[in-house]
Amino acid sequence: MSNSSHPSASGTTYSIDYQQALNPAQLEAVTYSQGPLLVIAGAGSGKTRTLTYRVARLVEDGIAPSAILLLTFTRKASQEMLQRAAKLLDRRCEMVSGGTFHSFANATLRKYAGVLGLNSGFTILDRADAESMIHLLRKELDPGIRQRSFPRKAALANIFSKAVNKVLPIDEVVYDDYPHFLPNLESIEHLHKAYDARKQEHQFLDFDDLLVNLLLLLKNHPDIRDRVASRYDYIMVDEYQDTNTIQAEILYLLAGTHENIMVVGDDSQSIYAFRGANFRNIMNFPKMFPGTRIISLEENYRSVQPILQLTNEIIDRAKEKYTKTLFTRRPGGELPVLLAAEDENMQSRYVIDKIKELNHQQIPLSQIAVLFRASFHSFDLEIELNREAIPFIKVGGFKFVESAHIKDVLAHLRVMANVSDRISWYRILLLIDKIGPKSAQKIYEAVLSEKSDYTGLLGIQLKAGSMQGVERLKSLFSTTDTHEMSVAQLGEVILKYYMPILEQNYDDHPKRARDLEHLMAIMERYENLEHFLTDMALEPPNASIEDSMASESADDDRLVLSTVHSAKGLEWDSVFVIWALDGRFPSIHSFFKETELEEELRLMYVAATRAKTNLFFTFPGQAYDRSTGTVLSRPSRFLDFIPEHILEKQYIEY
DNA sequence: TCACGGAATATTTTT
DNA sequence: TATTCCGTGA
Repeated sequence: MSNSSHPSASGTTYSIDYQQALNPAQLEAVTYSQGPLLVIAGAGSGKTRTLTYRVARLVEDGIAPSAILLLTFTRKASQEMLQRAAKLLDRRCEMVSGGTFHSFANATLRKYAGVLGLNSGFTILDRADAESMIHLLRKELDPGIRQRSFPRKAALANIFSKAVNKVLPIDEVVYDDYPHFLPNLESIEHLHKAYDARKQEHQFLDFDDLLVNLLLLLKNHPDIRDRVASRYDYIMVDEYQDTNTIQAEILYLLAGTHENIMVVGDDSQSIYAFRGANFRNIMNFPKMFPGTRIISLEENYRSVQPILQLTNEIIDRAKEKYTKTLFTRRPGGELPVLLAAEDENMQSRYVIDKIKELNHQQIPLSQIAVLFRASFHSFDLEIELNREAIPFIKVGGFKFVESAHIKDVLAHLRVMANVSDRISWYRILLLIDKIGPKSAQKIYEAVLSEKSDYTGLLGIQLKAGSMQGVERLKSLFSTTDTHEMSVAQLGEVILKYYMPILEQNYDDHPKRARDLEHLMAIMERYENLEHFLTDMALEPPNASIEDSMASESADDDRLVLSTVHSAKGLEWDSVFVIWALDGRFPSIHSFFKETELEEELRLMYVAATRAKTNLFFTFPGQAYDRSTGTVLSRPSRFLDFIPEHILEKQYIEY
């Protein structure tokens, strides 16, 4: 293809044969370059393909790559798209400005921080940092008085974040989504204020602050908005159905002048409303940009006819009607199956038997996935898989950088980058034997009182028994110099210091040590400590060393276990959806809220549309729900009463 | 003040 | 599964 050229209707010659590679709807989306464009891309309809070709096309048209902005929700998504575009065309496509909303916000804010009264060296708090800060504040504000059933720090962080993302006051979020915490409302609000204040004081921005501050910047400073906006002549946004109100406003301000903005999404796959995403954004887009051209991609290239028939049936049950009906040309295929197992363990065993069977039919394990609503739903299955020695990888669980040992090492670096980083100080101090919260606080105060240096630490004196570990830390800090040493050198010294602690704290330290090796390899790539730390917060590698090795070596063929959320955008030959039990999926928490139930339905739709040729739903016939004290025994309402010629029903007994 | 062990608990979570 | 919470005893 690379040597031929392809004239277009307008007479321009292209090196890619777009007409050959794309269907008419895709082609139109790719070539429609002036003015606002909304692409409704159904499951498996070639959304990524369309975006990729469009990038290549714009570059071929002579648009400077840096003037094209491609915003996605993960760094991986944008990298993949740009790489694919580069393969189609040439390396210019890799120069396209691509990234996540958050990385874009970060870069812009670093440049214009001063305007908002921010220090451009601000530190980014990831979720875990935010949680520990909340935890500390809670202890400070409310020592001793233990309130029964006070929300855990993770719940608190959720509440705070949701308030920002939905642009709602705290009390409303608690009232709507956490009514059981209403007795604690006052303390929660108090804590929230303290959280905001402390972030400001320390020049910390959490993920949400990045977006909020970017919006403030663009909104309140038209001169800066014009400068930022004029850098990008073309804007493209992926997964638009999962943007929140703040993100939509940011886009409006960025694209307001030229309106060359294309957003791609699928309203029937919007599954992040619980986090503040507003799926109505996609319907509002034409109102925000009058004259929007709307293109629907309705041909599904993924699933066989019987699967598509079922998924259409599922989404048809939505109260809110969606904009398209998918069709496929993939003939043949088996009916999807709904299967009742006696109990959870029977369910696991059935799934395993079936997986073995598929595997014998030459379907590699990596082409089979087990999906579930909540990550703990797979516990029993995991045990059985281990017993049967079937290799699997679980996605959607914990992230590499979120694991304790990685955070430990990073905390040392963060203290070196910013002496007043209280969270990191506490973290590294608490690792030391005989040092608890009280001593940590004492040391932190000593450090602070000296400003700008670790002399506070070096001079600290505690009870004899507590000093031993502190001496080791002192010697670590007296041998490190962030100006003289490279990131990797710092990492090496810290690792040497940290290894004994790792071995003492974790039984599985060899595995964790390998993760740390991986971290070292990443550090090698950085010149600048602050860049490294920012990237770790914003664009962390998300697999542990074991996982990334696995995906690279072809002979390691593993079954995939995943939450439905993490499975979005992926596909497998055969898919199992376990716990398709009313009360689990949909979750019992959503029963009395129309909008949440709708989201659960879309989630089921996302799960089912992942399958290419085989699709199985299973549920245990009986399960006890502790939180409500009820017994769950019906299949998911989303699958109930579907005619046998669309969904086959089976009962198994062993 | 700290360490430790056992019990309780968990919806989903691209940043 | 793995993390967090909480009470206990040194």
